[in-house]
Amino acid sequence: MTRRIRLEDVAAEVGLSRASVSMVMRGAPGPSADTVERVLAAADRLGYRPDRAASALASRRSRMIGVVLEVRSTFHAELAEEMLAAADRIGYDLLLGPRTPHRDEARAVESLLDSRCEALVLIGTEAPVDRLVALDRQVPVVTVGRRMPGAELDVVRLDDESGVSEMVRHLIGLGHRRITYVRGHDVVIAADREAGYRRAMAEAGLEPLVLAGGKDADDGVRSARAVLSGTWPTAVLLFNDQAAVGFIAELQRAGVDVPGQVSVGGFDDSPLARMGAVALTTVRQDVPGLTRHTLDLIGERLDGGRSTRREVVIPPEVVVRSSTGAPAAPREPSPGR
Amino acid sequence: MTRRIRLEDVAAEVGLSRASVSMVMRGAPGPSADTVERVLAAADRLGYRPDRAASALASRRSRMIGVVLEVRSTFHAELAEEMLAAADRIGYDLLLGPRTPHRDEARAVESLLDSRCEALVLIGTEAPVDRLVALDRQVPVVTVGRRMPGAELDVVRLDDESGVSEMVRHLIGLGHRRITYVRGHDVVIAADREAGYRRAMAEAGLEPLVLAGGKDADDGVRSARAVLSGTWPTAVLLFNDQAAVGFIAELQRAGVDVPGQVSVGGFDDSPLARMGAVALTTVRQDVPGLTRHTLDLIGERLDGGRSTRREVVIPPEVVVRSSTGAPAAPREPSPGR
DNA sequence: ATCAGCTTTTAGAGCGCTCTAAAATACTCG
DNA sequence: CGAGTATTTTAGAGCGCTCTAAAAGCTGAT
Repeated sequence: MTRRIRLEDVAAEVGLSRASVSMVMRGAPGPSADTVERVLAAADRLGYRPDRAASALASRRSRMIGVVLEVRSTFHAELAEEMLAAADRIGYDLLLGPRTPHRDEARAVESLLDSRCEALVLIGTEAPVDRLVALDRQVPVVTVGRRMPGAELDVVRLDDESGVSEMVRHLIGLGHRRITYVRGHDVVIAADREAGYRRAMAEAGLEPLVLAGGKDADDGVRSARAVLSGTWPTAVLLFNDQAAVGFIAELQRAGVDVPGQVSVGGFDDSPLARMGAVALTTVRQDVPGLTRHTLDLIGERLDGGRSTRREVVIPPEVVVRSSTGAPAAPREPSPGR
Repeated sequence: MTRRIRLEDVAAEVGLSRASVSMVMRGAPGPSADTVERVLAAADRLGYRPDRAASALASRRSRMIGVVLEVRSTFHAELAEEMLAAADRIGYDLLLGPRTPHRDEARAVESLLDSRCEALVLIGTEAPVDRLVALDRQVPVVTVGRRMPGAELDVVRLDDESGVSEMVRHLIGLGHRRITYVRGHDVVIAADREAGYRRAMAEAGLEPLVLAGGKDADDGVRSARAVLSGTWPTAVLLFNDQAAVGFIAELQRAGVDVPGQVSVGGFDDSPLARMGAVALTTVRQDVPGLTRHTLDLIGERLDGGRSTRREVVIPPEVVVRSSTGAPAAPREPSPGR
């Protein structure tokens, strides 16, 4: 194992000072075209790669953005992938800080901060708002996916409420009247989605029926059992795709046809939504949009000098696939008023 | 935004030198019990957190292990989560280097190397063997999941061949005779799994039938169409769970009962396997086992001075769920010889 | 007291880079 | 040709930490 090539080695190779090579390597203005060419050639020849730790230390900038995510979630993973490319475009690198059952959000944030990330993106954070506000005083924070009621924080999120409302209207349009909503545990997002459901039901003069649920496939399975044991609704909306997939699976095991007997809707448009035998009707989260806005917000804070906080709300889009259809019971012809 | 607390600030607070504080912070022997206590208290009071970049630079050790993974894969994500905890236990931190369609493995590796990772874990690498051997000369490399024929490399993998063999025997035991295998693109793993299939079929005196396939759900869908358009086998084994899930979905859409008319087997035991209406019979990859061995290998190289290369092969385990059953056509009673 | 043999603390020289201020060089024009 | 200006290059002082070698404090035995 040979010693690493340093700036100094490149400098010696081309017969210039370390300073000149440094400028060339980071594209700083100054060096002449000829110098740039020679240095780049030499660096390439020697296989030189700058030491990030040293660079970060000297420049007091890490050019890294930390992203806290639940690495198990395909939706989070998708966002992270997209952000990776987007960050690259504005000259930053991403550092992933996975949140797991054995490593809570605070740990993840701490680790990213220890690595001197210049900004933090929190995907689907579960931390209390005041903690986030405090964190934002240390380093620019953008929270993705969750509304932050009344907090001075940068937020990029989907309009969850409208998404569910639109989904309810889609079902009503198909002729459904008995539509059940199965909520998630999460305080804020779950509340927003439920509110969207209640609003749309109220607007249509229908009776809302909300069940407790969760965000995992197992929760969906349990919800299915609960629904089957009572009076069947003709359509069920679930907090997210995971839950919806579990729900549908349990329904099918019980011999219930989807969407023939019960229509089912999800939320997120995760890859899961497309994989089952009945493709899930769901609400798409606009991943490229979320990503772009998130990195724009960071760019503005880091390099643009913005000091106020902003909230970007992205319109949702219902994606109709095969898990929803007209209800089994024929719809009464609506009497002309 | 206030200046960060440095080692020096803590030193000033307790009236000691930077050196002493440094030793206390990294648990080096030397400082007296009293000193340790006072320093820790002061560090805590001031909210001091060591700067990793500076520490890495000075000590020439980053204490970081880079992990290259496909962040979209739930299996990779699961492994990464597990490794996070395991790395923590041996005093290292993990740096994730996601491989995406827009960011190939070489890029990911380069980025991890720029961050001065001391070792690299490559999950499901697709890089050519000689490239890996070259990389291993720079930094200890452990490849996870793929056999490296004839290469001097640390490898931790499942015995893919036996896994598929066992699965085939499971199907034969159920009475299946016409069993099709749908292979993946990947050169090595696909070859191993296919070999396992062929071996088991040959041992049972059955005619092998192999189809080209792939590793994604879409590939599974295409395979299903291909299988349905020919003479139906009574059982189909697919390269992995993703493909198997797509395969089953397409079968169900075509009104084919699983496992009533066709039994289906997967590989990996990804969370996906449990989510569908028919839970997938699959081959489990022992994630804690893979993780433990991977980090053991790294530990031995980094802190134990091992210089030879090792291969750890983990025995697979067939997990029988509901996607496999006895074939529809009654089995002919096997004539006593 | 003095000294050997501990334990505990510290000075100070880096680690590989960045960046400012100043030096060196090149160019323009009267 | 030399002053003046614009362009390139460089010296050198850090960034916040680590780590070695040496200094300083302690013991207890002489």
